[in-house]
Amino acid sequence: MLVEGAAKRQAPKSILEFFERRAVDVAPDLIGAEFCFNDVGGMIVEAEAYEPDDPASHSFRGPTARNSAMFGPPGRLYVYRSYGIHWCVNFVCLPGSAVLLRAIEPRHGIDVMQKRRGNPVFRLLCSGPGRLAQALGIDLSANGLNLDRAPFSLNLPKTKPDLVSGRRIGISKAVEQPWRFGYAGSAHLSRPFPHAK
DNA sequence: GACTCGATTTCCT
DNA sequence: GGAAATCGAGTCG
Repeated sequence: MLVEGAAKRQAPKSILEFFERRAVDVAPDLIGAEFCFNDVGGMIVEAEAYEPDDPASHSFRGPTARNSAMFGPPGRLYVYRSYGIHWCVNFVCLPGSAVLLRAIEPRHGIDVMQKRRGNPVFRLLCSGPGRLAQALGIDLSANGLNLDRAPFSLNLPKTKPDLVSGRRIGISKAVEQPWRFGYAGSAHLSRPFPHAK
């Protein structure tokens, strides 16, 4: 499904203000943003929203040791291990809601990413939540950190790009929610958006 | 493209 | 105790 781009938006005064909203509102606004961790990163091209009343969300059953960052202040990182192997990176929004970063177009520190990934294929460096976390060097030690300061940098796009949206990936509940957002036409999406033109 | 396997934590029963 | 998990790489075709 094609989503209208270039929506007018008040520029947020701060990172905190930007994230003090529902994840479904934050996620599309993150597409096209530049995100770096220790000067390694690029442009966010794919993200998914998870809400407190969302059966697919880790926060659905309330706070636990793992998901406590999701219930902390907005504008922080929520990192968890996926399938026992990968790390996944989320931005915390309103309590119990977060945006999962799924893909980035690499722009900074590409050599570092390639070294970390051990896979030189440029298109696959950050295409997928596990790959992205590995390329940027983010693991559980970054859980709960404030996105508003080093080693992070986050620059929102000046003009909003054309977006596509669709069903989220890898979930078994609330699959009908079109809460996956992507940069239309990007070569770095983790998977295509069905029906997107 | 379909399939399979890895490897760990969480939370449910 | 055990299924399920916001996945990725490799194999076989």
